[in-house]
Amino acid sequence: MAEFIDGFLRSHNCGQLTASQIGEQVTLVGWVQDHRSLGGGHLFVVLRDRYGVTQLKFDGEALPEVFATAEKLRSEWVIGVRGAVIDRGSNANADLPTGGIEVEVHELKIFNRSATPPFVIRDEIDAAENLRLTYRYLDLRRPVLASNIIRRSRVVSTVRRVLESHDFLDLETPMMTRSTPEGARDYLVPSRVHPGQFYALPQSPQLFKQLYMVSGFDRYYQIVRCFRDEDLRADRQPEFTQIDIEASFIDTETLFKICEELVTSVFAEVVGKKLSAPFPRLSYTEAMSRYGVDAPDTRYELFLNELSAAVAGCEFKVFTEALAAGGVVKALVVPGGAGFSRKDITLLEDIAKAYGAKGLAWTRVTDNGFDAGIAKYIEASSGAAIREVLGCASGDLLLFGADALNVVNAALGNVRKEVAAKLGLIDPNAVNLVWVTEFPMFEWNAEAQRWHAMHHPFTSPRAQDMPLLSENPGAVLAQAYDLVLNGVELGGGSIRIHDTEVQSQVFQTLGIGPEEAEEKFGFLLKALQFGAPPHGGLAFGLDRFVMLLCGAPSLRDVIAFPKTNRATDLMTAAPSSVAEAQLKELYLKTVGLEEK
RNA sequence: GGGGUGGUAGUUCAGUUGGUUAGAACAUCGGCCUGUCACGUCGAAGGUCGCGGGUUCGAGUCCCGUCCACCCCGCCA
Repeated sequence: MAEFIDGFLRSHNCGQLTASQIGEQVTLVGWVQDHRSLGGGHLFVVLRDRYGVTQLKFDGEALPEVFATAEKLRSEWVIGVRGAVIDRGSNANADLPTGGIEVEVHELKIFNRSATPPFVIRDEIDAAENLRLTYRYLDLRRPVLASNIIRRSRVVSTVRRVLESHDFLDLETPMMTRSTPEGARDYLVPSRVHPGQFYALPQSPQLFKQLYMVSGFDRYYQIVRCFRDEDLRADRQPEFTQIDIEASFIDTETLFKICEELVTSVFAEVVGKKLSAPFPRLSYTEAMSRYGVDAPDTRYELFLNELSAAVAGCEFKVFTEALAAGGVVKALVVPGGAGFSRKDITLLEDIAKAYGAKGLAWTRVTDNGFDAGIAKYIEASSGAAIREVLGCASGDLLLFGADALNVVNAALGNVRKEVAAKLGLIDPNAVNLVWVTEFPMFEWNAEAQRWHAMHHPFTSPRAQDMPLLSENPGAVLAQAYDLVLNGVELGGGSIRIHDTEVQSQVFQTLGIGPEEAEEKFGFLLKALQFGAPPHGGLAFGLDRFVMLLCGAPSLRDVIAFPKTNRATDLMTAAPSSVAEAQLKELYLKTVGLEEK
């Protein structure tokens, strides 16, 4: 029979008692972590709650009845105990915060028993992910995971405090809203009242927060769930949480300052780490050219080098053909990398290929020129020029990319990360934040043969680039920015368009004609006509932020109830089929299932 | 949509060249044990080798398909 708490309220938690409570009578409640019986006289139980663990001692001679009950205890039973805090003296356990004391129990209450858990609940054990997800509530008992969730709560709390100190209001936005073109695939919600019509769950509250600005709530924030129906990754969940921020009458500099305070406060208060602000800045162009990616990891000095001019006259066909096709040749110098084995290089080549490169040309630098790899093709014709540009030294390994610019950047940019890891260039304690600015406004989508908004369609072009909007969209730079932490995009935002005319022009460039714009975004265009203030903002990915603060390898480690790679919840078995009647009510019918 | 890793006892894993009754540790159950702290110790029980097909005298092992979990590319304004 399970017992209710009935006045058996705790006086302390399991992480709290120290030598200063010795002699006090206390009441503790929690889960049985461990029970160690030493026979007739002695029995130790480790009691766990979210605050820590405390050792309980049962004495068989003094209290045989309590002892007999205690002997029946099993892992994960929920119990309450009353007893005296006693000094462990020479038996103290230095590994535990509460290891100096133990509670000598004279009253034991069993609130509930537990089935044998499917895996041992302990930090060190690593059960299969699917088991952990099926029994998520048990996995969350593990202190390592529980502390991530607790840390997440602290982050949220700090964020609220900082933003509210700057007059930001916590304002809500609808979860059931309108599907809009552009961006990710929407999660749809069928309408019962309007047969055949659908709401969409928000990919972000973008338009609503802008409309709040039009309303005059000049500083908004929200810690808000967002939904995107795209394939998952270790750092991507279909529902995730944004720290969403928007402000009116504000410039980028002011916004950056607030964000820097937010980020440094979180690091200081949650993990006790002091960061210096302002954070360095890097233009998108510079990031792409030196790091190959738009979210550069600036913890190590390893850069991509432009070699197109230096190898223009070389005899290596891969290079000359790439250049002839309008591509580029870039190189990565791996200091002391001459010791890399062929196997190491093949591994790097596999990374390059994963990002679309056809291969990864390489050679070693020696005192007598290049050796091995493509040495014989390049030494005579352009060896000297390459060495001059790269400033490489004997013992280095050179890795080359020759292809279209975006392919070379992606390939070498990601090879760079692996090289840094392999050379041990990454300081695990470093926290390098960098603002990436001056993103292009548009990206050409070759497949769809049209321009795409790189950030989103509500981002404002730079004032000086407005004239280019119609004649040369590719050259327009946006007032957009990302905040990057150790190579991970932590957040991003922009100054928005607050002018109907400009907004219409941007839609036009994106191939959204006046009629479609009116149909899909009419409410926004209309709102912009009624005195929309200049405004801008950004959003941080809360989950990723917490993941980085916890040093966790996956978002699943900082989300209490996450989804699997295939977007299912193993605990509740969602998604699921629904009753035919439910579908009928919504005027829905499944089709094409047999093809699946 | 594509590439990769894994799936064997409740759990974590081992399982040789295809060959007798599929093993270990932990967990579980029972006994012993008065200072353990991942207690120790003795014993017991515990298997749809993910699932389906195929090859073979014989399949955990080889082949084909499929499901699940994870990592990556595409996708994710």
